[in-house]
Amino acid sequence: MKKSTHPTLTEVARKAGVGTTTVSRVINGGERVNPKTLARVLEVIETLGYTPNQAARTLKGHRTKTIGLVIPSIADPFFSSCAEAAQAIARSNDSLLIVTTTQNEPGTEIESLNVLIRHRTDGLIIAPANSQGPALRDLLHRIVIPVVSIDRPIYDSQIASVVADNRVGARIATQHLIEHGYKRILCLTGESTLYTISERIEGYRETIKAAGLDCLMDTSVTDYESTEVAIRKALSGRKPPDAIFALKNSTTIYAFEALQKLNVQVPEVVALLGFDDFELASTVRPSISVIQQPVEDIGRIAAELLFEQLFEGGKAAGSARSKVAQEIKLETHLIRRSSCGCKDI
Amino acid sequence: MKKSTHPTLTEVARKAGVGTTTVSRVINGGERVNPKTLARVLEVIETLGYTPNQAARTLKGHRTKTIGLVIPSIADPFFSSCAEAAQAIARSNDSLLIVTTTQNEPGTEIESLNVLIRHRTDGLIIAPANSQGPALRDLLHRIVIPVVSIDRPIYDSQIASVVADNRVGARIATQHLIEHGYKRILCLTGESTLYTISERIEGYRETIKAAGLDCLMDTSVTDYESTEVAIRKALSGRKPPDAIFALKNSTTIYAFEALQKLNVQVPEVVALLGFDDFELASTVRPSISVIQQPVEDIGRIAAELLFEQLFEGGKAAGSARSKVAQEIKLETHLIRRSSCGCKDI
DNA sequence: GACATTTGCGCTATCTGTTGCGCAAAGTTA
DNA sequence: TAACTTTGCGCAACAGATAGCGCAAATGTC
Repeated sequence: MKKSTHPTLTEVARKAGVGTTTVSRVINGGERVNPKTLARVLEVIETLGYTPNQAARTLKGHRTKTIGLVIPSIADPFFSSCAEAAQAIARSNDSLLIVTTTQNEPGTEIESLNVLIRHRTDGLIIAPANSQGPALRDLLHRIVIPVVSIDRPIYDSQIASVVADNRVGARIATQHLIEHGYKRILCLTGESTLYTISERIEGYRETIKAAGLDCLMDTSVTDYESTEVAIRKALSGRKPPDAIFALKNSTTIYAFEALQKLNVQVPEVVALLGFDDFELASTVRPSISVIQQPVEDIGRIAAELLFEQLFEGGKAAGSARSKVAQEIKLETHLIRRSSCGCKDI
Repeated sequence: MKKSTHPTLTEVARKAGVGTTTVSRVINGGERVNPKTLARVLEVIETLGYTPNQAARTLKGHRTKTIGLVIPSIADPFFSSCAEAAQAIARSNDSLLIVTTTQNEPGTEIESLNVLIRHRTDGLIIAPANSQGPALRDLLHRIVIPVVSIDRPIYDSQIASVVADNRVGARIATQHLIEHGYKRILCLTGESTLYTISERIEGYRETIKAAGLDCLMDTSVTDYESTEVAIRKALSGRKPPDAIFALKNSTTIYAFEALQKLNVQVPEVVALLGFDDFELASTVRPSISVIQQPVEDIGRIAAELLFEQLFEGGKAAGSARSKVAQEIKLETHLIRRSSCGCKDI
């Protein structure tokens, strides 16, 4: 009875009547091998269905040909799009993508990283969990492989990051509403402690101040109910807002729902503009204007950056990580639909 | 100058003044090791930041502790949810999930599988690309590791599959519309050659026939334009439909958009019911009723099944794959919202 | 106190490819 | 024809962790 395992290089060598070295050469390009021998070996490989064992290759000092992606959730469209793009780049570099999720819990994040390190991934892309503890920095500090962060930078680290320019995005959004003539723009923030959100708040604030208007912010919104309450309260005040700027996807949706439920005409009575695009923003009536993040670009560029560092590392071992931490900020775009007062296109 | 690589088990052993065996024992649970020695070794491990090299472990005959997931796209919410669930199960089995995409191209699918095999993943979950060629079956036939397919079965193979019960789902949907009193139910199919779609068509057909009604199907819809044309044509006919059953997500959205554009009251003039739930189905007005697939369950159960087979394989080597191919069909659920004539909840 | 058992630990082969080095045969040049 | 280069290929030493086997010391049994 034969073991039903994978055939090994040695078996191929024996069947082909050559040494293991020759088989190895055949697999790795066939240099310095007699065409006749090459053909014979290839045939044996074919009939045996031989595939080199990546573990053995790795052990011999080569790369694992895998990169790790650590994100809060795969189901989140933002991150799944990043993952898709990163996977494509990994593939074109002959590598695989290993995805782990953190559910935004620092503990799970650390654990994930440790497992990835044990597996010796060649590099890592991380979307850090919301609350950054020192454990993450300490861990990353010890790591000898390239790391790139996405969505937000890792404070106090020398780690390259690829993020959307949240501040300028919010600036563009606020400016756009102002140009439409809205004077009382309510900003629904969500958790204002997050990097992305706080950047957006800054952008909003700067622009409002520069225009000499009042900052109207509500940081209390978390779910549908709180959003409805916030909007109801704002509208029944003495000086109700004439526009709403929602700083994140879910808030935009909640606000939209609430406005519908309260029978508020959008954009006639209150305009709405959201941060981050979503599938049906163009389908609902009125269609919702948003600031769009270059999601695929984030994943793609992060992966490209990673492989760049990987190649450098190959040349000059020991300085695998670039000395200067790059922070790449990608442009966001205003998508004009009707909820901001623009005509839908 | 020290090499900036990972410390090895041997280094730990030397620093701790013990043999490699002892360190190995410490790492793997610390059985048969003197508490004192154990503490000392653990300390060295800590200070050195040692992590076992998975490649070496794998080589020694252990599992790679990875499973592969092959799907058409990560960005697709259906598959990203599956992936999320599968990843969770992988984690609880101390394994990592490697994700590759096929873009629905058989060539890419085969290529992905080959790479995964080279990496010796312990098992595979596959959502087969649309057009199944013989190459896939041949390849899977040679594979010695457990495989589970999701979303659709792999014809003529002995491979377990976990799918939604598309046929019964469509039956439930059609029956529901009939119970609402609709008599002329138009079914927009999309590519009717796909397994999932053809199953849904069957469910629709059976139910319509059983009720003695007419089958109204349009297989031509692919994008927004074709959907609008199809709906326009149907509505201007002599016997216009009073309900539309859309067999897939995008078709539902296109149909919804088209009905809005054509100023057709939903559900008063034409009702709408879709297959597969999506984020904003509950937010748009009218909210859209759908048949919901147990997406997370599909990913979860597929992964669970895989690890079950993996454990069996561990005991009785050589019969890693269960002899009887299971086809697990998971129940779908009708989500009553308003577009079908129900009152939204 | 003699003998059996348990505990603690190291030696070494092994898993599968890769690679530097060496050797022989074929081809080239003087 | 001697000396040299090129081509083709195998031997054997790795890489890092694991496990069977053996041996010594500690503990237990009568």
